[in-house]
Amino acid sequence: MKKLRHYIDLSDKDRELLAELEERETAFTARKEIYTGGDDNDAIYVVKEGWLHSSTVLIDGRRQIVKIHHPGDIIGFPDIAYEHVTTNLVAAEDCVLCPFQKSALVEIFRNSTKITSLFFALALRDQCVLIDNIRVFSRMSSRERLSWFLLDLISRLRVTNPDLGDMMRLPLTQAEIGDAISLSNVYVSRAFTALTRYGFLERVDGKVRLTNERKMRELVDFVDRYREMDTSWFDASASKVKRA
Amino acid sequence: MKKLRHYIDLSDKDRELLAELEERETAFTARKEIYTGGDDNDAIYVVKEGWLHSSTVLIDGRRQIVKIHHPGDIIGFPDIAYEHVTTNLVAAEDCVLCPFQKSALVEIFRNSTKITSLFFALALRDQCVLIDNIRVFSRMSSRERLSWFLLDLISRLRVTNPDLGDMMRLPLTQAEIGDAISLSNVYVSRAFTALTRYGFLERVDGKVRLTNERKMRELVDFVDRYREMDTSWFDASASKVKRA
DNA sequence: CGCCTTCTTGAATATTATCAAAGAACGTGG
DNA sequence: CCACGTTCTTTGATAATATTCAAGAAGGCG
Repeated sequence: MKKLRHYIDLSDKDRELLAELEERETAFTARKEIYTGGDDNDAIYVVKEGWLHSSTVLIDGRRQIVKIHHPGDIIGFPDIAYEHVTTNLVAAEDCVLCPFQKSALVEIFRNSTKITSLFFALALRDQCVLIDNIRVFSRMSSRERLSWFLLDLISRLRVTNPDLGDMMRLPLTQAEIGDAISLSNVYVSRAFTALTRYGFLERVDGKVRLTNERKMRELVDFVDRYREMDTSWFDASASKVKRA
Repeated sequence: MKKLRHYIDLSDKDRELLAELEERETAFTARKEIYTGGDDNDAIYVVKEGWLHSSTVLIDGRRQIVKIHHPGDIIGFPDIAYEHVTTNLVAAEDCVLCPFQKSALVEIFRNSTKITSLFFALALRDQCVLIDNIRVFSRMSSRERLSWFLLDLISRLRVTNPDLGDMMRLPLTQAEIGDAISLSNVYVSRAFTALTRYGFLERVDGKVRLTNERKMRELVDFVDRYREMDTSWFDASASKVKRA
């Protein structure tokens, strides 16, 4: 998995372990509901192709999208702590997933303290990201929310694709974006036209180009949580555990 | 630590390890800023006495409180993944903390897979809690936000104090509560009077009594993430790691 | 070509923020 | 123990922001 190698070196054995997770493949068509909140959660997924999103539903029927998943992401981590899944998983477009059992994860925990530590670190990083999201999606204006959302997406894509540039595919409807950044679809549209008018972005057939990323980052005081992490502490931990 | 024993049994050795974390003690007076975003993060804290909160600051100077810390909580977990702390820690009242080094955590990771797994599970649980918070604080009405906030607090307090009943101390100003649930202090006040009028709560000198918790839970579709967790998977993991 | 979904734009409405001021509670020092 | 200053809470009025409803435009797909 390219995504993990971005953060640490992996031994051959580690790679073997991870490769096992990607043995099986299942394809899903766009809009397909893969699981629903309350289902038993025995499966975790690695994304091979396509975008998906996890969401929860409010009492009044509105939907809150919690995370957009890209190729290379692992889906279902937070749910490990509970018996039932807490979210709905939907394919935003046609996609391919590699499902594996919770128990396969245990296998990894048993055999590689390095990967365990990395998974731990990723869980902590995701906490920071969620904290950012609370700040952004409950306090900032519509234009700021959309800016953060786009910056967040492109930063994540750059982890696996450093040469991405200023343009990315955006296979999401405005209603979906709204569900992700806590806005109505109508206001997402207005935010898009506003940011376009400011000269911050351009839209060309399903793609978005950030034409003034620097200004956009300033606008929302953007922090990239994906590019770098402090891995020193668990390197130490890992090596020490190996000795023990 | 009572809080951890709620979830799993701890061996004598595990207890020793955890006791080491609580060796040193430092007292802080109310309103004291213990650390500020951007500081080097070498210290993690266990709360011995008093309430505190971690917050981030928006560009316009407003504050977003990310988490309220109670006795028994560990402060600073999400920041482990980064070199600098990402939040501000402030004492909401006079309190006593037990600081320890990141490296002491490594010591634990080395010596107890059980505690490691539990910490991992707690990190995943906190992710679920943060996801709940996004849903609540960015989508729900002021009264619903306040309801959720109070239910969340009392549920957490019950983990260490099962006989708590329907009443709890609330050593926070309305401005602080507002910063936590993304409302202005004025609107927190209005939400309080509204919930009082509905017969959901009473306030008596710094304490809150939830007079109709059942209805309050229904109102917001409350999910208690603290009472139970699925620990079976890492029990298995722990025992397997020990054999390895 | 026509249907369906998505996007855009306008108008009316709702919710919350902000500003302002008064009342209550609290702590401190005399 | 009281007076005073400070902080916190409450209430009212106004302003800002986003929602909802509705209708028309633009694409995509059969």
